[in-house]
Amino acid sequence: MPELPEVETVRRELSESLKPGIEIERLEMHRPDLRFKIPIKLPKLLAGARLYQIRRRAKYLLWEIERETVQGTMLSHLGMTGAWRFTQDAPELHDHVSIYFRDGRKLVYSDPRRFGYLDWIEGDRDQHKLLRHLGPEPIDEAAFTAEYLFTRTRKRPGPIKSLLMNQNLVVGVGNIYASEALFRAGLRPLKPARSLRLENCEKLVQSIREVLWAAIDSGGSTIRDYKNVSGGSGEFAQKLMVYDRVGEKCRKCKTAIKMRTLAGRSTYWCPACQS
DNA sequence: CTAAATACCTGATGGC
DNA sequence: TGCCATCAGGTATTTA
Repeated sequence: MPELPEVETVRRELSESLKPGIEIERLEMHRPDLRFKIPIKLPKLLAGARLYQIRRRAKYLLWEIERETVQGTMLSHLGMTGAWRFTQDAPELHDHVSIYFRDGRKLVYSDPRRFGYLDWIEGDRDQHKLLRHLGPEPIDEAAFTAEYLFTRTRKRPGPIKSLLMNQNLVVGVGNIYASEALFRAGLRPLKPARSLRLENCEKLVQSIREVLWAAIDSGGSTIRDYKNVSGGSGEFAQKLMVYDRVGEKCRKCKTAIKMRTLAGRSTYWCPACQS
């Protein structure tokens, strides 16, 4: 479900509701695993602990926790259908984890497909197994540059679209925003990555940033499942130029949008606007 | 090393 | 109405 804009929206909403230093009463697991086993010690670590900040790295949320002298990070990922929401109701079918705060609120993680993750990190977060190999944040203007993209694409004969979704190259871009960024850049998804010229990289880097920022401004895209913390939808779906629009008219030139499967993922483009 | 396929899981949808 | 196949925004792991 969620790519960078959706995860960032969730992070902002959670940060808004959970002020730094808020005290956690307890965490309850309603099953032992999501995609992976949830650390058995997590409830013990969080009981009576304080939450100081929620950061984002790629599509992961990093919850900074302190309890007496113990400092650590709870890592969470929404997978395809994960969602955090505040509720007072008893756990529903796909509610897997509940966090009770001292102030009486309860935050629940629900995830029908259970592709999400929950883990505990002590020490250097960047060395965590799931974070170690991640590329730069697309929003980082110093790290994610045209030159960087140009260098990293030189030996890549494969389609640029698949490479954009590879989190080792750049993080946060998933199936929706890969197609959308390529539309903005005027590049076909199937174009071999190594055939990109420096000016293409320039444009693409800029397009990725623009589309991600615009999507964050709209609270992300809801196509099917994505819901923000208040249960609302992201409004960017209405502004998508190609994603999920096969056969419909290009919003720029009226040509019918094309679709094909690339590395198992639906890929959309305008045959007239993109080359 | 790359790139594609597979696997993980449930639910919605469409064809018959 | 039921049954089956297909698809869904992610990514670790396996296979080629």
